[in-house]
Formats: sequence, structure tokens, C-alpha cells
Amino acid sequence: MAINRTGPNMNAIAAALGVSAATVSNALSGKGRVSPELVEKVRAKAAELGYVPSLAARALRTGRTGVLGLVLPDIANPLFPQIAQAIENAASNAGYGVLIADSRGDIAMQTEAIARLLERGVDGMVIVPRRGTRIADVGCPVAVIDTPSTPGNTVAADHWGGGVQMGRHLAALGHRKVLLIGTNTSSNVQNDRIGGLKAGFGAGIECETLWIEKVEAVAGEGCPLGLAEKAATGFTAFAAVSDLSALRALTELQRAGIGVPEMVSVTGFDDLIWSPVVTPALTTIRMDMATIADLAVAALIRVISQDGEAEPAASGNVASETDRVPMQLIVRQSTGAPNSHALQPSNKPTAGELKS
Amino acid sequence: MAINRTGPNMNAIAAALGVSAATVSNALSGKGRVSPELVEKVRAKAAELGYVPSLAARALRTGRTGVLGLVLPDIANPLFPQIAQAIENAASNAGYGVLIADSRGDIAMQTEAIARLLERGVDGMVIVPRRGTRIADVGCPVAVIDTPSTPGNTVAADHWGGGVQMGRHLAALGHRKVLLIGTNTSSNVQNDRIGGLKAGFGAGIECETLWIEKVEAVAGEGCPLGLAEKAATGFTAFAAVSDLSALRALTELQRAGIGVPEMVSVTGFDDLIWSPVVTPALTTIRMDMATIADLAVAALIRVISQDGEAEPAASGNVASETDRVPMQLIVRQSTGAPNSHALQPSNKPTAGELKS
DNA sequence: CTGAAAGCGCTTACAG
DNA sequence: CTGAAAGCGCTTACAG
Repeated sequence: MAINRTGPNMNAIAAALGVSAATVSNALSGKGRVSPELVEKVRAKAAELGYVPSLAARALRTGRTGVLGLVLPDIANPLFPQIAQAIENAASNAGYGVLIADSRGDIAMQTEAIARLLERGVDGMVIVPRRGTRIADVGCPVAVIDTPSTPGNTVAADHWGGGVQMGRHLAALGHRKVLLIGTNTSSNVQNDRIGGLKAGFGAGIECETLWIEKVEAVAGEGCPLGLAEKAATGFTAFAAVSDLSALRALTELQRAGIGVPEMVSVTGFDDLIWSPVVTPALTTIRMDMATIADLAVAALIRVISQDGEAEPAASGNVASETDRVPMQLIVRQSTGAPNSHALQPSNKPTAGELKS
Repeated sequence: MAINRTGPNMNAIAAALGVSAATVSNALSGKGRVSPELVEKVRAKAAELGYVPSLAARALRTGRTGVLGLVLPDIANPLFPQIAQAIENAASNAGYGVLIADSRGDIAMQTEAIARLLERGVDGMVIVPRRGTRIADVGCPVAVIDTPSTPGNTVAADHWGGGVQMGRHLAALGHRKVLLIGTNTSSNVQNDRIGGLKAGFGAGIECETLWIEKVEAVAGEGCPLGLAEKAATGFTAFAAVSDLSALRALTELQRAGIGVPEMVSVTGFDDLIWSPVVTPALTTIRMDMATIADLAVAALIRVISQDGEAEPAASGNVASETDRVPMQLIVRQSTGAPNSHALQPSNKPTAGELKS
């Protein structure tokens, strides 16, 4: 029966050249020892005919699909675009495709998503686990991107170190009473960031942590966080562990007539899309997603390639020693010295440092 | 040579049951006429053995991979999570996997991304084109998600209709002078939204469009938009055609000491993640991405399934009659009657309607 | 350096 | 209702 194949296959090239398919294969892959002239002829003919290799056939034969899975806790997460873009880029540079799977925040769906990818024969997967989840052996090489303090983590941003940088920045500006804002007490990433912030503050800075999940458990979703009241009690900086919370804080404070950064400073994490866009632009910490993705994909590919060889049919976490990728502080207008000029909100933003 | 296959194949089931592989195949697929008892036995044995079909083999044999490609103009786009999640969901419900490809804003890369997906043998693709791009015949069924007014569009939100709803909402509140805010003059989506807004205003509303790209071309990226000055000249509402611009407007106005919604109203489009989170929460228009994705995937699958049959080796845009999916107005606190109470900014948001 | 042959796991006419 | 056989397009020992 005729199959949906549009272009020519290896046999067509072989026939056109009067050589064997094996030679075409070897010439194209550069594996077998084929004479340079023949290699050239084969390449030329392949190009002329518009040959496109059948990845399905190759997969069937070699047992490798050349596809990596990307499992995300919740695609709707605003950090997702950065992650997906970086992984897709790293993978396609390495000649791999990326199949996505969304666990939609649910642990059961995470398991199901992993199973779906496995059925599709991915050679390995990158998993950004749902918080608290420990990824068991899934039956193929796995790179986990979470936080360096998470057991089984493969590669991650140095969230703690990022916190330290931000903590020092605020300390250097002269803040002495800082409100930390987190959303979720069980997030390793957030806890690391908070730990780093406190370490960066050093002695002499008083701080308190506000968990939004707890506020909302009492007052309902989207309720005010009471930040104006906090400012009234002497907090001069609000350090959120995510840009979304920082945005929430910034607008709540602005709406209460509290000038940022003249009266209080606000900081975030992750440099999400709106951070440079809001007024005042948000001081934040950026992850080097490109590097993280490169390391994750490289680790995966290393294991995948070994898999053919020697002893271990590696099919678990590729963590060995965790890679810890530095984060970068981005100072924008939302931070300044505390009460440097306790003016009424004006429409002239202070100059501030701007490092892009 | 032993291949990377972990589990049993059809032959294993066939052997265990003393039947042929063909029968196992027919029983499992439900295609051939196999006796009910045998079907049951085959299913049981498959489950017992933990049989997982080889999609690579099936693909090689049938010419279908069961994978759809998703091409995005720029994964970093904040709308992307919604799109990707919806497409992934629709596809996986239909038994398809989703391979992503990012054109990173570049037209050449868009072409390359499409080629990569094609090489991987996707059965079809969903393309969200870069603005202005017209997708040529790519060699497989394609569903284009852009805007109903775009030639070749397959399915899209009714951006114009959404604009109309928002226009009417502002008109009903009593606004008479509205500033429209767009980023890009060549975006079909944005032009449709603006057209709808104007239509929704009807007569008696004065409006003007501010294109951010033009402002920035002169004043540089991230510069103030001069909205406070606009408010001073009598504009009481600022209708952005994206939530990101709305956020920019909201914070710029707040920072200038202009109360939203007491003094001016601000609206966005798309109901992105931060819209319900900022203070005041943003009135916006939501796309029904789930429906759009379902329609796009369904259209693709319809063509893919026909492909085996009769005449046309369909390999182009699956557009025939464009589906136009209604958008939904979400009224939150950022809109109110103009100058209803020209108070100083207070820290008590007005109650406002809230429709979630 | 080159080729003949086998086989990856499945599906599909076709014959029985 | 069931099975034998062919073949999708490739790669890989192996022989020459």
C-alpha cells in the first residue's frame, strides 16, 4: 500500500547513483568509511532530490526518537515561556525535538503526563516538578530543574545566591526593616530565595515573612495584603520572591498613595515580562535560563548517548553533582534608599540606576 | 542487535496466547473482525505484560506520527502559556502529542521551525503566525490562529467583537473621551480590536490611538507614555489592546497620582495572569482559548483523517469557513464612571462590579 | 571502501 | 473469524 511519504527515500538516492542503501546511509551519517568522493556525490544527490530522512524509521531501527519531553507543573505559570523557549532552543541546537506535557498543577496528571511522553518514546525528559514532588525513576533519563537544595535536582538557578544579592542590595541602600513576601510555604525555590535574602541582609536588619497563601486562606483570594499598614509600622522595603507578588505589592502600595521608591522599595524575582514595563520598573533577579537549559539538555544527552554502551541501562535521574547557575541582579527604579525624600507621589520617577 | 526496547511487543503477546501478531493488532485496534472473547484475552494479556505499543513502528507503517506541531511567533509572549496549555490539552484529548517550535520573532526562523517540525513528521501543525506573515503551503495540514479578518485564518477569537463589548462597556459608564493604546500598527489582531472598540463606542465618543511603537521610536524603549498629560486634557478612559500595555498604563497613571478608577478607567485585553492580581484589578476581555484550541485541533484532525482517502492529498491551510470564537468581558475594579468622585487616591478600592 | 542481508514493531490487504 | 506474508525506511554487524 502506498504510504504518506512525499519525498524520496534512501533507496531512491541509492538507485539514482547505482550504489547500495547501506552506502547512502553511511555516507550521510558519516559513520561508515565511505570514500570522500562518494560521500560528496551522495550528498549532492540527496540535496537534488530533496531527501528528508524518515525519523520514524530511524527511531524504529535505533530505538531512539531524537525527542525530549518537557514536563511542566503548570504551563500557565508565567515563568513557563522562558523555560520552554530555553529548552526548545537548547534541544533544537542539539538536534532534538521537544514534546510538551502539562501536569496542570495536579500530581496525578504529572504522572500521567510522564507516561504519555514515555509512550511516545522520548529519549529523556526535563521535568520542572510540582513543588514538593519527588520524581521517581520514570523509565528514561530525567533532568530535574528545581532548586539546588532539592534532593535529586539536576540543574537549577542558585536561588539562594540570588536572594543573597538582593538582600545585600537592600541592605546597602540602608533598609533596616524589610517585609518578605512569599506565596507558598512548601516551595523549595521560595524557601531558598528567602533564606538567601536573610543571609544577604546580615545582622541589623529586621524582617518578617508574609505568606500570601495564609493571608488568602483567611481573607479570600485577591484580597489586599495590608501592605500600607506594614509601611506605617516602619517597613521600608518589600521583597517578594516572585515578580507576580512584587507586582501585586507595587500596585497595592501605589494605590494607597505610597510612593515607590521614594517611600518604600519593592523587589521581585525572575525578571518576568512586565518587570521592565511597569512604572517604576521593577528591581529583580534574573535566572540564566539559557545556561540552565543547556546544562539540563547536555546532561540528558550525555546519558542517552552512553545508554547504548557498556553496563548501565541508565533510566533515572541524571543528577550527579548539581549544577548551580548564578542569578543576576537587575537594578531598576523600584528600589532606592529608604525615606530618602518622603515626598508625595510625583509624576517624575527618580532617575535611579538602570542596569539592563 | 538488541534495541532499547524495555517492554514486550506484539509478538510476545501473540506467542503467549498462541495467536498471530495480526490478530493481536486487530484485537487491540478494534479494526479487524476478531471474536469478542479473543479480544478480551488479548487485552488482558497486554495489560498483564505491560505492553506499550511502539509509536515509531506504527508511524513507519502508517505514515502518521500522531504528533502535531505548534509554531509560535515568540514563546516569550505572555499569551503563550494559555495557547500552549489549550493546544496541548486539546491534542492530548485527541490522542496526539505536541511538538513545539519557536520562531523567536524572526520570519526566517519561522520557516526553519516549520521545516524542523516537518522533518519530524508531524501530521499537521497549528501556527500562530508572526504578524503580517502569510503562511504558504507548508506540506502538511495547517491550522492558522490569528484573527478572523486575516486571509487564510482557520480559527480565532472574535477580536472585533471583543472590542465592541469593551467599547460598549466604557460608553455605558459614561466615558466620552477615550485613549486607545496599541503597540503595533501592523498587527491584525490589534487593528481588529481597535476597530471593534470604535464600533462599540458609537457616536458621541471622541477617541485617539496611541501607538507605543511610535512613541518609543522617538523617546526610546520603556519611556513614559505621557498619560498623565492625556488625562489632563480630558481623557477619562485608557483602553489598551493588550494587558501588558494596560499594566503599563495603570502603573504610569498611579505613579502620577491619578486614581484608577476614580479619576480614569483602564482596560486591557486577554486576561493575562496579572490582571486579577493588580490593584485595582484589571477589566479585560478573555479569549476562550480552550474552544479555539479544540476547533483548531479538530479541523486539523479532520483533514489528517481524510488524507488517506479519495482524491486530495490535502497539505495546506485547513481554512474553509473561519471560526470566530466569542470573547468574554471581565469587569473588575479598574473601570468606573468618569470622574464619579474626583477624590485623591485612597487606599479603599471602590466596590465595583466583579464578575469572575 | 562497498554491498547483501537482516530486522526494528507494526498494519494491512489478502487468502483461508 | 484468524493467519501468513509483505513492507514502511532505516542502520548495523558482517562479509567481501
